[in-house]
Amino acid sequence: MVETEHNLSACMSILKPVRDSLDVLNGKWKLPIIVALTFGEKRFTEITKEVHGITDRMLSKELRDLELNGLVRRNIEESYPVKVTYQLTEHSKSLRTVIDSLKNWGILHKERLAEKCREHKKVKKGSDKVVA
Amino acid sequence: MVETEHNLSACMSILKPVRDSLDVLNGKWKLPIIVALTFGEKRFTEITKEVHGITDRMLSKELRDLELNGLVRRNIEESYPVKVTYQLTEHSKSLRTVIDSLKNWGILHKERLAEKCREHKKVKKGSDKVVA
DNA sequence: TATAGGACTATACTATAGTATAGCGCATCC
DNA sequence: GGATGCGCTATACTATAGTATAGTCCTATA
Repeated sequence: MVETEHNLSACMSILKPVRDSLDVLNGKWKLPIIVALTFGEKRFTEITKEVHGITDRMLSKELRDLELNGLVRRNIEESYPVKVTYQLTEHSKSLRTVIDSLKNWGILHKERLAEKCREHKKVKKGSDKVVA
Repeated sequence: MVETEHNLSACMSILKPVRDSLDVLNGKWKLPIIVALTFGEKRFTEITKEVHGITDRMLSKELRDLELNGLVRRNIEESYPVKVTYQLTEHSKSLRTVIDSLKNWGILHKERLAEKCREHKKVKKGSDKVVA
């Protein structure tokens, strides 16, 4: 009982920041946008071209989310017509290790699933619902 | 141009496994369930009690997802009545580093946001939409 | 015999994420 | 002066995630 209580608060102190991180990276578009900006600042339409399939509406929304989270900076050049560019902030660079660990685990996990699949086939060959 | 092409394929090789990882961890309940199981195997109703607010339907679905991904094992004790327990697999332990990096970045990010908030207040004090 | 617990499933709903399509104000280019 | 590009916004829709509530089958216990 005491043990359980202790575990509960310990868990929460892990779960909350993990959720915070996931909220920032989640959804279909945030990471692709971040990646698109890793090689220098880009304009709105340039991003739509690089991030394949995104709609203007989504890009607009996601850029604002990323800006609120301090990962992207929006620069307005007050020329005629105005020129708007987006670039990653210093803070966004701290995501590096997170993205790396997610990437590495993703690769490991795929391997593990493939292994499991092979084992399964050994036992009962044929007719399988394969987890792609 | 050649540069861009090169970048594109390099990006994809990062994005895909990252997405794979996020898909496994995503949603409101998967991590809480994993955490609940980190201190030993548990029965269905025990988990519903520990993971506060989850419905039976969600737990059932999420456990199946986690099982498909090889992170959770379902044990059936063929007694009368049957006793079903769930436990984490060896493979799930490889998530440790991922969760750690997400946790650490989550903490860092919160701090960064708080900082930004303070800076902002210095410039124009009062009346703020605070990013909690 | 009724009640309760364990491990679910079924049905129906809401909320959020994402898509499709169109348009607007401004500026340049032909 | 009509077409085109830029940086968006508006409206309306679909799809997926999550919630609420009830019910089922089995067994144990009062």
